[in-house]
Amino acid sequence: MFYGTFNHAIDAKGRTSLPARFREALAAAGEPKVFLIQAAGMKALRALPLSEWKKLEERVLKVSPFDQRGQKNILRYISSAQEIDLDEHGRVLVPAQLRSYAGLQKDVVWTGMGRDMCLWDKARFEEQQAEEMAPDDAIDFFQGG
Amino acid sequence: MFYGTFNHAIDAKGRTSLPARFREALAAAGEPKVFLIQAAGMKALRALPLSEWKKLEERVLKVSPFDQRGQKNILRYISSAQEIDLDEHGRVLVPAQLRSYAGLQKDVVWTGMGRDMCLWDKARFEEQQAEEMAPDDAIDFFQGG
DNA sequence: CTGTCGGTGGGAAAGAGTGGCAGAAAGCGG
DNA sequence: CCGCTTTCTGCCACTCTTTCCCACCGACAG
Repeated sequence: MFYGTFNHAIDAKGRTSLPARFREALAAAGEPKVFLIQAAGMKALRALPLSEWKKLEERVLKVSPFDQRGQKNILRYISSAQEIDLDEHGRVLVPAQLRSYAGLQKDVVWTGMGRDMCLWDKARFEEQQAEEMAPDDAIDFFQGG
Repeated sequence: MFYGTFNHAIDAKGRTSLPARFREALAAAGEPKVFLIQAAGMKALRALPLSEWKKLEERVLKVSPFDQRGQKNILRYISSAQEIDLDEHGRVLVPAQLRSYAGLQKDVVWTGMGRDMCLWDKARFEEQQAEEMAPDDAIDFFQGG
């Protein structure tokens, strides 16, 4: 599972190191690559390991060409997707389009999200962190299910 | 599967490069050609690989000549269709009619849509992207069966 | 203090994208 | 019926981006 938060930099070419912890987790699963997509509902990116991407693929291939809502989702999330191989130092190259979507400047933040990871611009991440959470939501999270 | 977004240009003759990634995907399936049709519900073009075109063909051949709605659909989507061979650099020649339908000027955008691809005028694509999505729609997409 | 590991940066080579040119085919006029 | 003009298609060459490779820096541990 992916967890933890890591501050990294992103260079002029759009490269940023995947945290070593995450790399280990990927390597353990024998999947030295990630799939970057726009994150739903927040201006950030999600990095999916191969296994999670496959699940998404299956779902996509079932969507009818005449399903308007499905097509809209595909347009947003699949059209933005990119398969990224890690370079020899474990860096991911974030394509320009995704960089601008997430507003990635120089300082970025990686967060482990359980089955996958998120990549934020540092400023945006801090805004997100500053937001208060309703206590009840947390109760549901920890006791529920 | 086709995914990702690519910014390209279209020249005065209506030629535009099919993104290399898409070409690979086509070549892998042994289908070095695409079928261009008008996209349903959006001012853009869809580029179908042979296998998807075949499915559409089957559906078309089943439509009764007396099925008004079916005939209308055929008129719109089938009569606008064109089979396009790629040139040696992997470019498609977009016929003038389809170019004007999708309003293709100079800058165009290719998007992978899972089983097929879309070709947009850049300005139109950006309008589309700017639209907010209802969070619920995305939930269905990611969790839905 | 030294060695190793994780993160960062820049430079060079390969490949993709674009525009232009030239040859072929088709259409028009003489 | 022949020749000229015009359009279209295939080919070539240039440029810019992307990708790969190598070197440095800093931190933590031994």
